[in-house]
Amino acid sequence: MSEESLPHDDRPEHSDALPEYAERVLEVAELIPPGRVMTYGDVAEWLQEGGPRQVGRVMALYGGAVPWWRVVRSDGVLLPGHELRALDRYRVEGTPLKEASRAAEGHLPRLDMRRARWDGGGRAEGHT
DNA sequence: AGCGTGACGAGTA
DNA sequence: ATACTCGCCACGC
Repeated sequence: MSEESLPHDDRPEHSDALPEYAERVLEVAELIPPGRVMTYGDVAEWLQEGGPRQVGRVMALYGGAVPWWRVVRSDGVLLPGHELRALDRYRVEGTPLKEASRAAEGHLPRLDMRRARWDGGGRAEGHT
C-alpha cells in the first residue's frame, strides 16, 4: 500500500471509524501510566507526525474515549473547563502536583511536570 | 485565497 | 508570574 492518509482525511461512510491519525493519538494516550502525563507536543513527537495543536484537536474531538487527563499542556496548567475533574483524577492517581504559590493564590495547583512527565519509555528517540 | 482561532510550545521582556 | 511574538497545522468563515 502506498496511500498517504492525511489527518484531514474524511470518512463519511463509517462515522464510528476514527481517522487514522486520531486513532494513533488515542493509542498513545492509552499507554500513559496512571500517575503520569504526556504533553501534546510529546505525543506528536512520539508519533513523529502532526504537531501539538493537532494532538489537541484530536483530544478535543475524541478524547472522551481515553484517559484524556493524562495528555496535558507543557506548562502543567490544568485543562480549562475540566480542571476540577482532572484535579480529582490526579489526586486519585497520585500525579505530582505543584501547589499554587502565594502570588498565584486563587489559582488551582498545576502539574509538577518535572516529575509527572512521562517520556513514553524513550520511544521517541533513535530515528533521525 | 486570506484571516482568525484553537484542549500548543518555546522564547523573550 | 504575566504578556507578547512566532512557529506550527487544521478548520471555518
